[in-house]
Amino acid sequence: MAGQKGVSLKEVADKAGVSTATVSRVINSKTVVKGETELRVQKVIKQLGYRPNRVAQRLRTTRGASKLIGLLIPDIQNPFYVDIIRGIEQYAYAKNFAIVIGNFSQNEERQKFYIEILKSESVDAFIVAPFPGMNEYVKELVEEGYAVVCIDRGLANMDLDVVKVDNYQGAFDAVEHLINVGHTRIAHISGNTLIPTTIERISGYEAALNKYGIAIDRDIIVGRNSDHKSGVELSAQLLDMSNPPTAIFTSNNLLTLGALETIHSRGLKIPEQVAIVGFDDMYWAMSLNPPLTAVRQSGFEIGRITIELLHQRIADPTRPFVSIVLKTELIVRNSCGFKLKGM
Amino acid sequence: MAGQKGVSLKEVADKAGVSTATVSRVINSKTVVKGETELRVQKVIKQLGYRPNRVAQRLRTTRGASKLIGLLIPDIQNPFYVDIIRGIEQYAYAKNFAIVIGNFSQNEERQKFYIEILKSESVDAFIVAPFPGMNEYVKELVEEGYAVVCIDRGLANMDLDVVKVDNYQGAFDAVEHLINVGHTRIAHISGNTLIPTTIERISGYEAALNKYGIAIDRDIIVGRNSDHKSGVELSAQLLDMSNPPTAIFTSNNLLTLGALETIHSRGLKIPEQVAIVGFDDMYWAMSLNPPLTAVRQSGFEIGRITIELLHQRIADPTRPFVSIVLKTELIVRNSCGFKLKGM
DNA sequence: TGTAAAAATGTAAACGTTTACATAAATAAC
DNA sequence: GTTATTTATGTAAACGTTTACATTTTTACA
Repeated sequence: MAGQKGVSLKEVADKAGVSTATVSRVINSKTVVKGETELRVQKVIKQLGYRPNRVAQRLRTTRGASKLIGLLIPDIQNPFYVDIIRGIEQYAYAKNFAIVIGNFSQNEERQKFYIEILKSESVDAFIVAPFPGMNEYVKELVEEGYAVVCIDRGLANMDLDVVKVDNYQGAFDAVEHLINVGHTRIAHISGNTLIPTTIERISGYEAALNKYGIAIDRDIIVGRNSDHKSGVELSAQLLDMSNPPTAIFTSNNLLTLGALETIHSRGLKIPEQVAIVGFDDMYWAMSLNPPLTAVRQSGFEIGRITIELLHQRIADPTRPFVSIVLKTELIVRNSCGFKLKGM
Repeated sequence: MAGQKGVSLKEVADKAGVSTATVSRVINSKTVVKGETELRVQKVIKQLGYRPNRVAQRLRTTRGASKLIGLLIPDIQNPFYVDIIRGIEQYAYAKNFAIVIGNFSQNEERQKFYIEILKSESVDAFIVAPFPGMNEYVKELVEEGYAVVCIDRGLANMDLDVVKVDNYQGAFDAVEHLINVGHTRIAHISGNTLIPTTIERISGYEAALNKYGIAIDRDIIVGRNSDHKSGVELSAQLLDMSNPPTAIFTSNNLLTLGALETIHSRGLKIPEQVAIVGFDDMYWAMSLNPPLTAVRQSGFEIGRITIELLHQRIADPTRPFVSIVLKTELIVRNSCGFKLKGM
């Protein structure tokens, strides 16, 4: 049986002896209604347990007030994105926005598919961590008048609101730490090099080596995708070298976990035989053995700021674009070893 | 500027020289339209890039065809639920359902809040892993005619479609493994005891001890919430005992990670000084040191079956309720030690 | 008290679909 | 070649809101 529908605005209006327009005004409180009337309507609303039908609201309302946001996430298995989701969610619901999440699993086709779905759901806005091949699509969204904020990475050759972290500096700090602790042969397992984030991290890595006069060896900069499997395989490749690195800097958490798997399966001691520092901290990084040294970026904070920006843009679509770059923090634990004073 | 709206059904109808009803029929293909007409309309649809507005569809359509599902997740930080989400998503989108996720962070108030939001979004159906205090609410949903499927746990005293795993057997297997490997003093860190899942796992734990004639010591069965912090603190409490356990069975992945943090911070060797086996496998459990022995339950599979069930119920709301119980699998790695043959 | 201005409320169209019902066109039966 | 059926299409109402505009009520001021 189809369930009974909820109470409608009309029913409230009838019971309160006013027109639907008045009830609507009470709810949205944009126009003033007389105190007495308002009270009466409010009472009926309570009494009947009326809740506006968001679907009808969205249908009627012009874009910018539909209270629905589309969120395109590259990989929900990655705890970093989960943090972002949490941050977005926390503040979005507080502002009465609902969120539709599309997790496209790093798949270009699915990403496009979701955009279409979300459009036809009449979202006001898109939050997207764009994947290679998305430039045109995202551009289209902006042109069509959607509010769009990019997270985690910007888009080459496109002006947009972006919230991300200082990948260059984060990578730099990590590698500098390895150097300070005595390493000179430091490998880098990077991600998909079509993603700006990846490129920035490579730059940071190279800059740190340069600063300390360590030659860059392209043989120990390896990269493919930003997933667990790549981490497993690329670390194996590095450790198989005749002249293997003594330390590895991994470009994200999934790569780190993959590398750890390989290192442990070979019975290598961390940090004695191989040190590791990864981009992305995880709330259980301390539960690893040894506790992982990592570059922390706050997904939660990224989420929070994103919603803020979105809010602003919906209110004023002509506001100039901004790019917010958050600082990262190096969390030193025990996976890199340490240098004794004076050594 | 508000962006241009999409192409409407009416525009298609005009261009094709037919009525909106006909176009609607072509799209939904419930009634037959003449081949010739259909072709013409299809052509215009392609040409104009028409996509139905799901909001309008949902407003007009009676429940059961709104193509929107509400998903209430207790804790998106828990990788197990992420797997469930992935499973649900994969099959849902294939059937043209969109998903709205509400992550209520184990908070009763927020759970209720989300239910209200989702109702006013006119979802067809709810998928919910109910939290204590939800019985009445979920019951209400069913009575109101929503299709509802519970995941991960059922609801006391309520007939419903449920998809879960055999928690009793999973726990039993884990503890039996510890016993087989030589442990007799086995502690259990359990979760929120208001949740059926937790209770079932405790039963399994006790049954295994009973089978081998090991006395149950209530002092080493501890439980509070199903989160990381509880894992950290409760394991500390256990290890502080004058007569600490030699093995710990943890009731879920967050508790496991918390316990690992404590164990490592005290420099205890696993499994020599303390063994651990946890409910919930994680794709990076192998990256832990030592690789974790764990009870695997397939969230992905749970998600898949859930959608299947939901689909069935929407199609036939009178179908009798079913309870699907999936098997778990003990993944033996290195966190429990092993017994030599003949010992 | 009467009139003008301001404030409060009502009326009805619109958003983009689906669908019951009515009508028109095609086919079948005679 | 009518008439009865069947098949294809059109018409218009409905879903639950918001909002421009019209109307009514109240207040202000003389």
